[in-house]
Amino acid sequence: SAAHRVIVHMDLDCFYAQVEMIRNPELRDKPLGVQQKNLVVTSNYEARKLGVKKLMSVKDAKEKCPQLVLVNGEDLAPYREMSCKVTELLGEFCPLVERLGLDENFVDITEMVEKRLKRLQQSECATVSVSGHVYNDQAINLHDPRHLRLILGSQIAEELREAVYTRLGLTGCAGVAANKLLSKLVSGTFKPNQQTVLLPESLPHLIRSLDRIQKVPGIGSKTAKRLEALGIRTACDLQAFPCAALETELGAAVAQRIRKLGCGEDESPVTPWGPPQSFSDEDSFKKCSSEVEVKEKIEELLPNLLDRIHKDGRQPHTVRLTIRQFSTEKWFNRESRQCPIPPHLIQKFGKESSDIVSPLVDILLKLFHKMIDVHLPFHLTLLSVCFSNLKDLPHSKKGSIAFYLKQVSPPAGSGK
DNA sequence: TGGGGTTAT
DNA sequence: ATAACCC
Repeated sequence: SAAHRVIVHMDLDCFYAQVEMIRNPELRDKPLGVQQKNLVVTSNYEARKLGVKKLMSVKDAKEKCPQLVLVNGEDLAPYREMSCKVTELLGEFCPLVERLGLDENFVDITEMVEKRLKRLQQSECATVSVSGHVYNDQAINLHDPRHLRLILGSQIAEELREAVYTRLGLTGCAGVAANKLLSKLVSGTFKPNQQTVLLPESLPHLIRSLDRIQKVPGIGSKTAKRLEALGIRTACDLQAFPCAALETELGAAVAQRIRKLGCGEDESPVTPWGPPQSFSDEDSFKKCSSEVEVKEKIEELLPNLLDRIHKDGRQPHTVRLTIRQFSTEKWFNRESRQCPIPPHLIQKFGKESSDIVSPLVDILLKLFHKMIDVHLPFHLTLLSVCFSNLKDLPHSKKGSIAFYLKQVSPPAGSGK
């Protein structure tokens, strides 16, 4: 049944801004930006109309739009909460839901489509019509089973969006297609709060629209630069480029994967991750240059993190400290050191004991000293603490996979 | 240039 | 531990 998958990509509109408008409805009719440090990371459509772009500096945004209302969005808790509600809601329709960031979800609705298809074939006079847009205004042929499945998929996508709106008050876009890549590529065609289905005949048109190779999800800035050095700028360039040459340049694994991506092929399954594999908290700042300050920053980060881990119910077995040192050219240089958490400390994660904080601070400062010689001058611009390697405590129901998943997906290869 | 996440090597 | 990717 992998022959005709139907995948929905759902992408909430300006997610942080929507959440803030729900938290404070008076912001509804105003141009709104969500601020983190010196950046407007998201804005509502009111503000976008007035020229506020994604990741614009606060200074530029205020210049463009003096009436802009800003709310601080450095604490992700409200967004994380709402995001989980969205994923849970989608999970009520269908077990195969995969999160991508806080505001996107893939849903494999193949089984739902197959059910409706059978129901349809048993009914006498049924009329079927598409929900939302058809990419490239492609003509529909309901006698083509691929078309029919995707059209049923568009109806399901509409129901998912409707449920997210009526139950949570959030609007978003959806893309419906035969795999994750294509559903994601097509979902943003009409924005905001609209949906688009891609029929197979329009695949070449979609590929041709990828005028920069970096628009292909899975091809990031690094590979894009290397590809550009080979004269590859568009998805069509990539398709036309000899396989062998690509492999010698990027290695076989990467070359073959991105070559398929460039053709719109993507076999990767929709994978529900379940509970997070790590919890981290970070803070950026202009300058931190003494050990005392580092200790203070770490002590600021820990309580929030410990609270989140406590609510999760599992116990972390690894802790990591990440720093970013100031440098004029590269602002992307992060270093990290990690170590196992001593067993006697692991036990204390379940309780609300505060005597876990200072031993953890000690461990984190030791990790810090592995990277920085405090006798020499240093200049940090970011500190991050991450707990990972999370394990269920022996007899907990909470924290188990079952707590997060209503159903478990069948083992690979069990179908067929 | 935020504050997070993931997998691959 | 880092480097790549995603939002």
